[in-house]
Amino acid sequence: MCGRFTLTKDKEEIAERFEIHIDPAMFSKTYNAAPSQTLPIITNTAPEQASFHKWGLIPHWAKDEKIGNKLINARGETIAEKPSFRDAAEKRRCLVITDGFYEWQRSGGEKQPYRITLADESLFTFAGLWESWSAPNGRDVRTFTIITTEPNGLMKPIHKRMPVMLTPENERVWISDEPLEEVLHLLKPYDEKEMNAYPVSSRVNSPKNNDISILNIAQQTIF
DNA sequence: CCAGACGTTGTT
DNA sequence: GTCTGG
DNA sequence: CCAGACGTTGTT
DNA sequence: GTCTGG
Repeated sequence: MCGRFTLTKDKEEIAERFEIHIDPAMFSKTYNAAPSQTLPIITNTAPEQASFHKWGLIPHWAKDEKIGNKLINARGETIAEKPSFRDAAEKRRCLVITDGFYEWQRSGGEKQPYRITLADESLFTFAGLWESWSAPNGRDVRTFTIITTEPNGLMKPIHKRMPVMLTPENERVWISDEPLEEVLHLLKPYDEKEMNAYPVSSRVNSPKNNDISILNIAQQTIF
């Protein structure tokens, strides 16, 4: 799955790479983006700018916003059927801007966090879905979720799932007006030859730790 | 008909 | 909102 | 995802 | 154990 990621590039570089406008008052780089935070995405309805949504999807029909705590990921295999995701999958797709994500490898009681990036550590996007939920107080809460798929060869030793990563050629297709059926084929594991993974400090475990030192290579136990 | 769920991951 | 279970 | 809380009353 | 907050 994907429950934490990074966005460490300057907003100028992000704006240029995705050809979007970024509100400088809203943007800040992060080494530890976590669920519930408001983060930059590119939606199908406003693809020329960064939109800032809360991580954790609240379906439009929800009575209780707490459901968003659970919907931080959506299985790509079932988004067309699940009541929580199918409307968004058809009409409200998005790109989540990132330059790496964390996964925790479990062996016994131990867990070791890894950071996974493109081989050149460049910017890329996760395939996502977004929603706008009307809170009881009348305000709209805009949210998103990250789609997952089975792991590729790089990820398999680390985790059973991985986020769907899009190539630059595919990212605008994902948020096009095509019917869901026409873009579902994009929800597959990324080419592992284009990726890299390395262990990082367990300081990343606490979402309040958000500085470059969490990227330090962890001591690895070699058996 | 109404009430209640609607999700993922990991672990047992 | 829509579906399932009772 | 992980970390941290998980409670009430009364007083300051 | 389960929920909330980041």
